[in-house]
Amino acid sequence: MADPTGHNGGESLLFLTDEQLRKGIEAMFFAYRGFTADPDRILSEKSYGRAHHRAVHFIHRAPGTTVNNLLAILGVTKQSLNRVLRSLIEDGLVESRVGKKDKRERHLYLTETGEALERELSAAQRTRMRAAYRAAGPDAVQGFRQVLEAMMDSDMRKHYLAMKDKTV
Amino acid sequence: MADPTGHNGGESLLFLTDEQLRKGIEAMFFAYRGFTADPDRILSEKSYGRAHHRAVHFIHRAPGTTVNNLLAILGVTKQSLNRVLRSLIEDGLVESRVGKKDKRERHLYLTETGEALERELSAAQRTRMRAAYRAAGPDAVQGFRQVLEAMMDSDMRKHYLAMKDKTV
DNA sequence: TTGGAATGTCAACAACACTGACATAAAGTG
DNA sequence: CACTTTATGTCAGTGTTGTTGACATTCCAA
Repeated sequence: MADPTGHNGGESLLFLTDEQLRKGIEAMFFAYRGFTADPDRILSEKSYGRAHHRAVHFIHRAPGTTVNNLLAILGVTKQSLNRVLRSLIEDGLVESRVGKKDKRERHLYLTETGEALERELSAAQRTRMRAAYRAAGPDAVQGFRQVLEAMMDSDMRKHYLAMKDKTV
Repeated sequence: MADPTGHNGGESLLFLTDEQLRKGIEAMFFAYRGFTADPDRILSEKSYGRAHHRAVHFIHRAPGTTVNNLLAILGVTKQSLNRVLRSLIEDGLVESRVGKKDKRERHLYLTETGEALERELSAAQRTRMRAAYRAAGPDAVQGFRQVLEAMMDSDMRKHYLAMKDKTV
């Protein structure tokens, strides 16, 4: 029994055994592997990695974002991000424009080539996500998103919500 | 519109826009960061990494598992796993016993020290998972698990289901 | 006895993260 | 204007985790 005291934290409907929680942990582990498998295959052919994918994804989502903003979203050091951005810029997938108001800032945009890669990666990942959603059913989708959102650190949740459902 | 053909794959209740799917992708990204944050902090103090955590976790879940079985679950090369196991064995967290039937096989067990680390890591992760479950509510939990399970590669799903809810 | 499976080890390498230090340019502040 | 801070970039070094390839040992099984 997970909670020998018999208390359940005030949520009277939830009895969470350690075993159930561990299964959730393992589900996250195995699912994340599947989640990254398709993009990883595409990226390895182009000698890119997950770090490139993340940069391309968020530049696509927030065109014109600054380096600092991207740094906050990705949660890595500037040296780490810079290595990735340099190769993407050299290869003509990302364009870096000096800011108009503040000339210290660099605003990042995907080129047409960059957008093409983003579509390819995103299409693979969306296909899997769509299949998972359909297999699980409509009610499951909302629960999935709710639990994931609650699992985030609050800083990350801000970034997540900030770009939430722009087109809806 | 996500699907200009108007088809929806036979699940008449699901209209999945690209935007909704992308939000799901981002939710996975941000949530996984939160999911690993607590163990990562504990591990870095002990100069271990996620690879050690994974090994410890699955040895705890399946005591006596062979190296080959662990290899299949973790999906890494034996050289990579061996490096991790060697340090865990040297540090007295894992015990490797020669198989009785097949003496080529090594059966892996956590020592009391190993179990203690597992409890510490697992407790941190379960606390976050429990909080997320409670914040999202009981209905959400089932949906969460269903979507994650559907997102796995079939090989991984086998491993996942094989150790499913042993105590339930 | 020979073949193959399971395991372990060595070497080399790459991706991706980190720290620390330093440089440059531009903006803000006194 | 002098000074500080901010944003960015770069160089060097290090660590973890993953990869390939090669090779040795042990041992089951045909």
